[in-house]
Amino acid sequence: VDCLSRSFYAQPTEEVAKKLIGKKLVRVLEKRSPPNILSGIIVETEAYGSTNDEASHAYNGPTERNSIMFGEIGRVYVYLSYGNHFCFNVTARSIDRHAGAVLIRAIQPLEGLFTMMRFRKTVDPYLVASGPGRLTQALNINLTSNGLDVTRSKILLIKNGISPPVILGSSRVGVSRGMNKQWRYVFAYWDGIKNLPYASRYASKWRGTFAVASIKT
DNA sequence: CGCTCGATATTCT
DNA sequence: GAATATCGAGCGA
Repeated sequence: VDCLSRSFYAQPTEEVAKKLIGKKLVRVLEKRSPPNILSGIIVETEAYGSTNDEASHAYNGPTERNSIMFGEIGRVYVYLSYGNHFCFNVTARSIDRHAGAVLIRAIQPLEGLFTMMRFRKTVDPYLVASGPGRLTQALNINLTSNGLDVTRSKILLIKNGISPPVILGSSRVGVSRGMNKQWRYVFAYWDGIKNLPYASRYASKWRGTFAVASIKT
């Protein structure tokens, strides 16, 4: 339908991560009829590269877990983090790279908030999908979603959304290597009183040193 | 609010 | 054996 096209994901991974801020992530649960639709605006992402990025799963080449990062772009890569939580990525890279993926870290819930609250066992909307493990729990995403095509899938897809007023960049959360890269991006607004940007409350609570990566003109 | 800590699978040393 | 793209409970201020 109106999914982002394959070519959208054929750019440098960090560029795709930045451009995914403000896009709409849609999850369709087919168990019931009519199917239950969950969706939200992507408010936080991180880029993970290949041999150029020591923090990436793909840095040391393919393994059973990360092989999807080396396959077609626009595909879902889910892995189990810390043995407890699933993390949802979309493969993306420029033509000169052999691997790469964007970690979707948080969404602002749009449709199906009550269903997400039930999956998450919380009634606080700011705790529904504000972190990679929380997001997959809210959207019922696990290893069975691996390999889905977000440009064509009927159950997990990415569409155009809204244009963020400000995008903030920072170093990535929970990594100790690759701290030189500012490959985390967060949906933000401009505070005209303080004359400063502020991050969306629907992003994860982790706050480091931010830089303004983009401002709407 | 902020900090520490346990759970727990895959990969790396 | 150690590290890891995390989260929530428990505790102290």
